[in-house]
Amino acid sequence: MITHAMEDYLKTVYLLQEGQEKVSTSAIAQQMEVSAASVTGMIRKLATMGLLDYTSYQGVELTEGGQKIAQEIIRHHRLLELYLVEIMGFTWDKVHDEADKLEHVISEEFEERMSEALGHPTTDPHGHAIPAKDGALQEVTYETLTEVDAGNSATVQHVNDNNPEMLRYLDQLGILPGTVVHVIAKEPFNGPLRLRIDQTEHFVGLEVAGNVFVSPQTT
Amino acid sequence: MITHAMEDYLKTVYLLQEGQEKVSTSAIAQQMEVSAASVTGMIRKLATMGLLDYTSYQGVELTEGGQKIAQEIIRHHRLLELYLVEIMGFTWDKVHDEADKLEHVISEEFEERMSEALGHPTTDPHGHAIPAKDGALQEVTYETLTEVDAGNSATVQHVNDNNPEMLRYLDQLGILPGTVVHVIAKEPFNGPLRLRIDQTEHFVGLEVAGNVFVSPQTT
DNA sequence: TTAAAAGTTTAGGGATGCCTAAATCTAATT
DNA sequence: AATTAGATTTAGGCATCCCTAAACTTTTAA
Repeated sequence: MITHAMEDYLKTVYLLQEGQEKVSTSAIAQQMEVSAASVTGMIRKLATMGLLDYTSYQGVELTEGGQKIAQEIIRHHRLLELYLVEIMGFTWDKVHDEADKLEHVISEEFEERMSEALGHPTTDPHGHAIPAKDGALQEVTYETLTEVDAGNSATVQHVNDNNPEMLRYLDQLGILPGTVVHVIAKEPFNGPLRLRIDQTEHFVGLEVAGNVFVSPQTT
Repeated sequence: MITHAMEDYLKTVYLLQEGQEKVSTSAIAQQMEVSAASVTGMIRKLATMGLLDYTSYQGVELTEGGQKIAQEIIRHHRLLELYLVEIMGFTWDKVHDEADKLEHVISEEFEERMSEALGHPTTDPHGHAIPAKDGALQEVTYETLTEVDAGNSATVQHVNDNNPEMLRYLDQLGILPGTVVHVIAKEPFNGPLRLRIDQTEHFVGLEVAGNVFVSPQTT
């Protein structure tokens, strides 16, 4: 039997795995806010079940089976987020926590009916790709707003979804997936970014900017 | 902390409590398909938490606090059932299991938005009353179809929601909350009931009839 | 190359929620 | 009143999922 906790681990490994192949114990522990010892224990169990490959001290890598489960959960999560916003009228800062609970519990039929109601969407409210049923998730790795040089513009692709307060702040600034942001200047000594968004100027700190992923705007 | 299992126990006690005050360990065990020993263990914990009153060998009775939690869960369950049918297009035989999982997981906001989307309804698809937010659930105890005398008619008030196959059968017969059923005759030796529903005659066994709750039709 | 720092695993333990088997209590029958 | 059947509780155990502290391995840097 696959438990909710196992699903959470697989999801986390899957998302951390993007870009690199091996994921370290401590990276998982940090992401999940759990001790490294707990991670080791769970990893060993998942390895026994054939859901990931694991060599002591070397990190883990999902097997095909493990990936499939992770994709399923991520699909649930992102469909839920969008459903909550579009159909039920939630604000985007509240949907992450709700989806985190529901993702483990909904049936395939629930998933399917959400997808239908939403017209089989491909991105969630924060700009993350929704994996197709049994389809891999190929999320391009975008740069963050902190990496955009002064004087350049960029299009927001996605924002991190796990901090409600930050999401409310971003919403207020108008930083949403699709928004074009112009970086006027970067203050020195890790100072704030000076941005122009929709004719208005804003000063935004690095912590926030580091959670906004963009692609270069070439206009 | 209140766990999902605790919520399930409170819900079960609440529903068994209708009509009588004290609920026995074995009744709970049977209803939940769990050993009586497990029930004792959980009951003691719930009693310590002040959610029910319990005397050894004498059965249990919910406290106000316990009732409140039970009502909340039942409200979740029934709103979910109706939402799944009305908004998401589920058939009524599938919603019980889905709601059983979701009821423990949804937020107050989710509950509220469902209620709004449904126009603050008062009964679920099977005819059960939906408790108001912080309002007690006063379900009248109706008689079952087996108790209706031959020659009389009755209006279906609610049907048991936990057997998908039976629900599909009832749907096929047209036995839904609100339907008027005429009992033409009762075959002897616990034989089937001969019913007229919407101009058509049907023979229905006692097991099914015992799960259909009705009020007398006086026309 | 060796010592310190960082990362990882092992050992031991706690809470939850279930189980079976055995002991105990209550209630019904004779 | 005693026996017995049924209901209930206690005792002991198992799986899950988390923890801290200590031991161990790997990496980094002097």
